[in-house]
Amino acid sequence: MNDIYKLSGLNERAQHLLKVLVERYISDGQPVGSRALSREAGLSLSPATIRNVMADLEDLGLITAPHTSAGRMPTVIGYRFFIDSLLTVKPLQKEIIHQFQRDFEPLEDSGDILETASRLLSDMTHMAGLVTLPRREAVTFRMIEFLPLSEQRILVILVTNEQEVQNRIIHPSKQFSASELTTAANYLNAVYAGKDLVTIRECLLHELQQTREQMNQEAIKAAEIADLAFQVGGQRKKKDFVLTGEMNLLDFDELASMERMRSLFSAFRQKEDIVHLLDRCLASSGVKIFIGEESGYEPLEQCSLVTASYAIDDHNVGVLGVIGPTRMKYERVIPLVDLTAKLLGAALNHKSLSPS
Amino acid sequence: MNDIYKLSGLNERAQHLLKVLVERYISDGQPVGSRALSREAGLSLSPATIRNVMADLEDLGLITAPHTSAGRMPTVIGYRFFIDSLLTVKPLQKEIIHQFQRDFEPLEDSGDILETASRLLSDMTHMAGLVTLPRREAVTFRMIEFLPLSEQRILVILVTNEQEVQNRIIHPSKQFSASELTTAANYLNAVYAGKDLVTIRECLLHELQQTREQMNQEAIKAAEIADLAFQVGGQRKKKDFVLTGEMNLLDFDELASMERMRSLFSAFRQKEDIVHLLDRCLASSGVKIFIGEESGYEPLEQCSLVTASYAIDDHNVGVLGVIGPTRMKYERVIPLVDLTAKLLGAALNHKSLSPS
DNA sequence: TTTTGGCACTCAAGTTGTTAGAGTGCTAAT
DNA sequence: ATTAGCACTCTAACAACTTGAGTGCCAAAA
Repeated sequence: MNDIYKLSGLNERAQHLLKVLVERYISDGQPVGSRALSREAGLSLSPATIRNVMADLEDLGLITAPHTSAGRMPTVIGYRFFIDSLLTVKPLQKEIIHQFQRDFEPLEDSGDILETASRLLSDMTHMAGLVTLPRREAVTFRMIEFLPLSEQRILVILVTNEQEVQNRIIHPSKQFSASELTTAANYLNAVYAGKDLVTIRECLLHELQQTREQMNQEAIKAAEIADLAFQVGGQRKKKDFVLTGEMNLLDFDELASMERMRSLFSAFRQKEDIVHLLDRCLASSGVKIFIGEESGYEPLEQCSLVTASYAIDDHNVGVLGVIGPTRMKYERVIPLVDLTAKLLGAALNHKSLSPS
Repeated sequence: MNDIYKLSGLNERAQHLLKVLVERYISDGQPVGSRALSREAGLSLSPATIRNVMADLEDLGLITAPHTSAGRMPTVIGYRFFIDSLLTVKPLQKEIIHQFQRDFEPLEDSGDILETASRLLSDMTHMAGLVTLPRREAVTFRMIEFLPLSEQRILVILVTNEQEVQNRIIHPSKQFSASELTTAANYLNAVYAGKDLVTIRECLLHELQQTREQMNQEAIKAAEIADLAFQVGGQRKKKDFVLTGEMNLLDFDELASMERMRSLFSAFRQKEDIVHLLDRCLASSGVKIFIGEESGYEPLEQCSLVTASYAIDDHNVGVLGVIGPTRMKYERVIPLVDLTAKLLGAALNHKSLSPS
């Protein structure tokens, strides 16, 4: 049935016809009949012949007819074969690449960068764009500073990746003098600069136990406040990815039932499953595509997801992609996602390496 | 036609019937017929009598029939009269009030507070909640700090209202030494603490011109960097209000045409008109309601907007509210909006007064 | 004078029947 | 192997009809 070897065994003509059929279906959303296909395919074959081929393709599970007297449309397996073996991706115009680069250039804050990436995706594809936040293990500690606001309240400023700034107000149970704070900050900056946040938290926990045994008052205080301070990173758990252009999805007839939309949007709000799905793409580089039910996630049944991971320092740290109807222009979307991933990685890298 | 004196001249029975009709229409969305009304009104009048009254109400422009053989539904004027004169607002249960208070209590960051207010509104009403950011003139400067990141890049930390922290990385054209930065910060903290951002920017501009004439190098440098730094406040122009629960609007049949939704959501993204509309509510306190076309804003035609302004230090600084279908449970929404506005003000006030 | 029952009328929405068109599968001829 | 031809199927669009809810108006009752 979905045996790929059998599929590739299709003769060239059948493959060509499948390709034309899928392209045609993608571009106007109507099931494609034998006559239309015979006209479109440029093979000077009569509709009757086409019908025979189509019957074969249907037997193989590549296409299907919604009812007896309608044309055929691709199944998920058909899309899969189309994308894997038949698709000819259009290289992007240089202009567009430059435009993208220009869009990233002026940005400082990495939040803005992610947002921009997502918006580029959604604007260019007229679908929904999404970008996961970089993995926390990939967030490098640069410096920390404590600013006493009042007796009990201390503002923590945490600089990561040379550019990203996080704030948090903490309420330590003990009192800290200004000099204690400075000492603690200097210590942390000296020891931990360049390490990632997860590692640092682990070290801190160790240290906290050690010093407690040695009863060094000052060191304990430093470690304690640091422990509180580094929970800052935890704040971001609220937001797992940046999503833009959800509304674009309203424009697609095949998704435009209120019921579908509702389940889709509530999925966006739940986030967990989506995040999980995206995480599965983190490991490998290159563009990955989930067609309809392939995602194994019910609200996405009528959708496809085109993703690519982005890297900082040659390590994949996040995933971005586009969600749209199964019937999307893959040959255009794929290079766009690919480009955006590369430029996003570059933008994040660049900012963190060169002091601009 | 919409002469309020004529309207109040309606006899009590007619008013009662109008009230019941509106309530009934709000609760099930179907035009209300004479028979249903006669049963519901508890006045032991026959449908025929009701019909006479309804004809009068229709003449006055309070209700209308979508077609000859349907029941009647309220017009905008009918809603208006209902809300202004007939509505009996349910006082909120104490539990709910306490729940709301508890939701605000643990919050530190004013961004979180606004977000929470908006989410409370949308969750409780199952409609869209929105909260404008406080006016910039109302943002009080507390302290500023400069943190050199590299030769050319300085991190500005701006604390306002005792709790809100804003960051920005600036690239001054001239070089600043660490001590120059400290001096500048100390100066600014001493002179401007407690003033609002708008005033401060004006002062800075003046000062910049003055000192330039007097050629005091040090003062010029301080003013220059401060000028750059205080543009931080400008960052927020990106985001004019916090909007939550937009998706809830998909659940209402009367709004659920794709066309409507699209225009509504694009209005949310444009923001300007919505902001303008909300600003009109800033001046006065108390709950304000715009019914359908009353807002004078086309995408909101089928919607009502219930707003209230919130205050810091007895000054109205922002507006919050709820957007939903015209046919909403006003008697429930109004007290909710009112309460949220008060608690939001209190939460912001509280945080900025007591050091918790 | 107000209320009511009665009646003819209107309209939307659902049901049924019909038709036209697009597309198919199969078979026999090329 | 390909194709023309033909019978068949199914949807979508339309019209005709029916049903039911609701109206307005009038004349009788209160």
